[in-house]
Amino acid sequence: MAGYQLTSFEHVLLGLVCLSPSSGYDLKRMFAATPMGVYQPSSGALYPALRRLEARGLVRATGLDAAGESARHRRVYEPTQAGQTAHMTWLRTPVEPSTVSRDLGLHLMRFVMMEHAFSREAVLGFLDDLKDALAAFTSGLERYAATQLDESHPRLALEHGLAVHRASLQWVDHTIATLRAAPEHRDKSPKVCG
Amino acid sequence: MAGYQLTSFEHVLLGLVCLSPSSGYDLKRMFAATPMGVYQPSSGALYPALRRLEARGLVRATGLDAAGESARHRRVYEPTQAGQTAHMTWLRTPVEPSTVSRDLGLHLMRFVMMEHAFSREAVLGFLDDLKDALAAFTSGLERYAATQLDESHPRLALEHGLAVHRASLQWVDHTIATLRAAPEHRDKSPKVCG
DNA sequence: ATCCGCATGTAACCCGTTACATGATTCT
DNA sequence: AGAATCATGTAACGGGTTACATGCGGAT
Repeated sequence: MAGYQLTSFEHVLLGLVCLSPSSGYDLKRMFAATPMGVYQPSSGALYPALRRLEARGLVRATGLDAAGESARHRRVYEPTQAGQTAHMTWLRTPVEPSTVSRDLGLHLMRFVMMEHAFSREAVLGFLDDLKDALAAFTSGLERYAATQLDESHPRLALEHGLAVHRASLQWVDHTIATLRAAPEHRDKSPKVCG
Repeated sequence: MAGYQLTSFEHVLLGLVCLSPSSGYDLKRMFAATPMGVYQPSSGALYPALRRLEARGLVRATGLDAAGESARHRRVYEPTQAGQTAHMTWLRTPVEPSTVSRDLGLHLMRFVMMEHAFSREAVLGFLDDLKDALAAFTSGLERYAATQLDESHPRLALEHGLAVHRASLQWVDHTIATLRAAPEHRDKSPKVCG
């Protein structure tokens, strides 16, 4: 049933299907429309990935779309119980400090998907972990930069890394403050549960 | 001789070999040491890639390392004429606005490698193009953000994209100013030429 | 009747990861 | 001598890209 662990792409697809049942084409349009979707999955990546999720029993294809209308030759996927569990487990994956820079886009995706699946406290906990990891990475860069005192291009490129990670850190701080000020989300996991 | 066009990874390796002749193991340590090297190429990626560059006639393996010392079972690569030409062509590749966000790391790499290969004016021209592309991407994000007025997680994630791209833009501005103030680089392409 | 967009899929090819294998050199 | 490091390599496996194929549906 469970081949092995899912790829990041599969986790994202599973998460999107958990947010709202979708066909492959729906997902394709979603990636195309959102500016987040700098990444444009090809048919050869998307459809086989959905089939793999189906083969592992994490999603199931129905003949109906989200509005309940029959869609004969559309495969509308919805999560199974196992799929929702796997999704929640993925959302709860701790932030790995050593790879936080590489995985930042993934963490942002997870943050988006936490909105209707986590309590505000859980989201704030995640953001705290993310902040710590980013702070550690950034101070590592700063320590390294301190050994490179010249004005060479490598040094300047290093400054770019510092600048964007500091911006990420500020975003985390700002977002934590925003969420603390906001009221608890009212509709608690209508579709996604664990 | 020329299979087809090189991958980004191959271009980076070629560029590093152009900066100074290196063995596969040298390159591996370089990726491990520099904090840029969030990416850690595996042996199964690195050595075959160098062999491909060699098969295409872009690099050549000598039995001597950079210091001229014999190194029996080290394969120290140096660029061929064709390799240096290919490298310079890569450095001169225009910045593609539509993929500037995805390719930002690559552009930074190119910027680093331009130091000893380009005149200051050429580097400034590259940075101007990069700035325009980043500005276009950022204002595209801003336009999209204007249609998302709520305080949902997708909106907040969008703010992250805005924050980091604005930071990149500021870096470009600052770097342009720094280079304009600095004197022209004295040692003009001692190793890399076109 | 035809053309275009919807919707899913497949096959060749390439490349990266993981994990293992293999010698040579240096250190203790 | 034995261990760790240097240094290069290979094989299995998985998955993404490109490009092509296919069928249905609505529009002119």
